[in-house]
Amino acid sequence: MAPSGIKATQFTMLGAVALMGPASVTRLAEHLALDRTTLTRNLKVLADQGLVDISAGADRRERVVRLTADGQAAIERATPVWHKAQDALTARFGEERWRRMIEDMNDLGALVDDPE
Amino acid sequence: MAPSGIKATQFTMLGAVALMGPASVTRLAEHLALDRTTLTRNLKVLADQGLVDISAGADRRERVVRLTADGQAAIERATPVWHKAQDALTARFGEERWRRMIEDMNDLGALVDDPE
DNA sequence: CTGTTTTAAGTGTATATACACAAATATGGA
DNA sequence: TCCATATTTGTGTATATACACTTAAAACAG
Repeated sequence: MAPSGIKATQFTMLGAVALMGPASVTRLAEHLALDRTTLTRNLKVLADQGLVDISAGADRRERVVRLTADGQAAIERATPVWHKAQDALTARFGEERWRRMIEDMNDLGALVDDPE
Repeated sequence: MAPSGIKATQFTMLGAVALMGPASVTRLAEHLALDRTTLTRNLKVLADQGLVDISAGADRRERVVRLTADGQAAIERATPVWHKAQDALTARFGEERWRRMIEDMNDLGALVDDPE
C-alpha cells in the first residue's frame, strides 16, 4: 500500500465512509466492528490529512463524517494498488481458500462479539 | 483473560519465553513473528511487572530474556483461563474449522513474509 | 416545564505494532 | 593490531486499539 500514500487500515476506513455516505462516528464504528473511541482517533489522522471532514450534525451530539475531494482522490489512487496486492496474494494462496478464510474470520468475529 | 491478570498477547509472549528458555530479543521476535522493536516495548511491560528478567548476555550486545518465578506463576494462573476461553470458542465455532483457520493464517503469514 | 435518564461523543491512559535511525559491540581482513 | 563491516539492540515517532471516565445534548416522565 505504500505507493498509494495511505495505509491499509486507512483505506478500509475511507472505504466505509464512501460506502455509507455522511454518517455518525457510532454508525461507522459499528460497520467497521471497531471500538468507537478507536475510530475517533483514527478519524483524526484522516481529518488532519484533509481526507475526511467531521462536522456537527442536526442532532448536535452527533459528529457527521464526510469524504472530502482529497479523500475521494486517495481512494481512487489506492484502489488499483489494493487490487494488485490482493491479486498477488490470492494467486499464490488460492482464491477459494482466501474467501473461505475471510468467511471464517467474519463468523468468528460475530461469535466473539455476541455469545448468541 | 481478564481474571488471570495478564492479556492474551502477554500470555503468548510469556509462553514463548518459557518455551525457548533464556533467549535473545531477536530470537524471540523471530519465533513470535513480531518486529524486534515491537517486542522490545512489549517486554518492557512484562519486565516492569516482574514477569521476565532482561539482562546482558555473554555477547554484550545481546539482551537475554528469562522467565521469573512470578512469570511462571502468571503462566500457570492464566493457562486454565486460556483453555477455557479456547474451548468455549471452538465448541461453537467447530474444532475442525478452527484448526483449519489457524493453518490458513499461518500459511498466509509465511507467504506475506517471504514471496518464496 | 423541570428534573432524570439515555445517548453520542471525546479524553486519559495503557498496550500493541512497526519504520527509520542511532549506538554499542563483535568479527574479520589487511 | 586496527579499522571497516556486520550484528544486536534501543529510541523517536506515528498509527492502531480499547477500557474507564467525563461531557454535552436529546428524550422522556411527572
